[in-house]
Amino acid sequence: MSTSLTVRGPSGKKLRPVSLGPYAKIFRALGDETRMEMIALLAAAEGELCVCEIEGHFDLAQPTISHHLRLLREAGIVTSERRGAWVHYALDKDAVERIKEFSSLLRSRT
Amino acid sequence: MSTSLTVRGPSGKKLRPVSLGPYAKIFRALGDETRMEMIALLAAAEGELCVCEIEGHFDLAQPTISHHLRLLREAGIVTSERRGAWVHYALDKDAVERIKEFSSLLRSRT
DNA sequence: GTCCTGAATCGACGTATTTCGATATTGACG
DNA sequence: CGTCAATATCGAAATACGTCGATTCAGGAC
Repeated sequence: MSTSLTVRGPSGKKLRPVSLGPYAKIFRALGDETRMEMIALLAAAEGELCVCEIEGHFDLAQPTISHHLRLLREAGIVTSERRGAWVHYALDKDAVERIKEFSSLLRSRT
Repeated sequence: MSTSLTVRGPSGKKLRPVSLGPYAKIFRALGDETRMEMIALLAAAEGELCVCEIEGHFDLAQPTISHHLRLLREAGIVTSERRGAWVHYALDKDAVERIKEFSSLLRSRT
């Protein structure tokens, strides 16, 4: 499976094939209600939140919260930074760009 | 869990909260390598493909292909149309818009 | 050093997902 | 009608995922 998509320039010439595979990892991380709400929280915060603040919004055990945050981090959707005893999470701006990039790749050919 | 995100207008006034929950369903469907390649195929085709054409690109059994196409259809990412014995699948343009809309919702606050 | 708090990891359990072979459905063609 | 070809559905097996309690790790206060 190549999971690729040939991109053409304005002239119609073939450029290079773009792999869509890496996007699947991003979208799988987004495809969970809990993680989607974490995204919403971080977006609404317009900045960063520590784990304890995020945890307060869910009826889930602390290890579960930590697990979801790890998946989001490994998918490159959020960043984490330890400051003292607290770890702060924030949306990764590049991830938002990658999602937009994905939709543009699809849209350019429909 | 509300999975929502308050949207503000240019004035900074609160508008209405936007639910991000429905997006999770779309992204879960996209979060699979096989389905992502199906998307790439349909996008590269710049139109529609019948199941048999899609099937030819994978080393998967026909019921498996049918299963993945159903998930994509139920998520609103592709449309299907029966013409005679064949069923043709195509990208749903609205889905591409929804993905772009999602990234815009996040981007507006980072 | 000890204690406490915030967060991550581990191990296990139940559920969901992916995959398949077998079967059923749908439509075209004699 | 019967038959064949293209898809869909069903049922089961293997794997992946979400969740938890218990434990461990990291840092600050004492």
